[in-house]
Amino acid sequence: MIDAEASPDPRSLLPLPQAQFHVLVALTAGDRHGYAIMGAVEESSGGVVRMGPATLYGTLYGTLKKLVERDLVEESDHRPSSNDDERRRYYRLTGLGKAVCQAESDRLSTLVSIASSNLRPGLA
Amino acid sequence: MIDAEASPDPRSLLPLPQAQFHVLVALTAGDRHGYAIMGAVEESSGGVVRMGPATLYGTLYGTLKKLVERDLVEESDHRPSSNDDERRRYYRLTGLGKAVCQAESDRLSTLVSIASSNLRPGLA
DNA sequence: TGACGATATATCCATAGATGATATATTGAG
DNA sequence: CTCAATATATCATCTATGGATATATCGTCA
Repeated sequence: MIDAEASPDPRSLLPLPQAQFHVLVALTAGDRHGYAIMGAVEESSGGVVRMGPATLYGTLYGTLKKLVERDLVEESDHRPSSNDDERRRYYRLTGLGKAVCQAESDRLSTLVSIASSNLRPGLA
Repeated sequence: MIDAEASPDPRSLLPLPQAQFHVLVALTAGDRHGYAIMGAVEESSGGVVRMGPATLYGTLYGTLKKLVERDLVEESDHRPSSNDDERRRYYRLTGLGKAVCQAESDRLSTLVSIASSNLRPGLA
C-alpha cells in the first residue's frame, strides 16, 4: 500500500513539552478553537494547569503555532454552526498528531506505573 | 497528632518539569547516586529520554540541586557497601518528595486516561 | 445606541528549564 | 601505566513557560 504521509516515527518526536501534550489531549475530544482549548486543559488537569485570563495565553498561541509547524495539528475551516463567532480559529489533530499523542501517553503511562508500584510496595 | 513536617500541599508544586519527575520516579526504586539515576531514567523511558554521555549531564545536576532546594530530595550518607566509590553522592526521596511524585503521577494518569479513551472510541 | 464584561486572538519580555559541550578527577581493567 | 568507563560539575545556548499587555468583536442590557 502507498503511504500517503511519509510520517516520521512518532517516538522520535518525544518527549513532548507539557503544554504541547496538554493541547493535543484537549484536541482528542474533537476540534476546538484556542479559547476553548484553554478551558479544556484547565478541566483535564483538575485545575492544576490553569490559565485564568493571563496565564497560558502566552503559551497557548505559540504552542499552537509549533504544533502546526510539527504537523501534529492543522487548522480546520469546520464551523459547528453557521452563526459561529468568526474570530475563532479551529484546530484538529493530524494523523501524526494522534500517533504522537498516543506514543506520549504510552511513555507517561509506563512512568506512572513504575512510580505507583514502587510507591505502594503493598500491592502486587 | 503533631505534624512533624508542616509540608505544603503537594498539588501546589505541580506540574513538575519533566526532568524533575523523571528523577523522582527513578528514586522511588531506592536511593541512587547521580550517574545511576541517568541509567535508570533512560531505562524507565524506554530509551526515549536518553542521556548517553553528554545529554542529561547538563540537566541532571541542576535538577538534583533544585529538587533538594524544594525539599523533594535529600542527600543521604548511606553506602551500600564499604568499598563503594567515594565520589558517589546518594540521593533519597523525602516524604514530601514521595507525595509530590504520587500527585504528579495521578495528574498524568488522568491525562493519559482522557487521551486513551478519546483516541480509542471503540472501547467503553 | 452605547457602555461594558466576556470572548477571542496575538505579541512581548523576563524567567525557568533543557540541551550539548566541556572540564576535572578517580576507578578498574589490561 | 595507560585508557576507557565512571562520576560529578559548570557553562553557554536554546527552548519553554508565565504573566503582562494590546486589540478587537460579541452579547447583553439599560
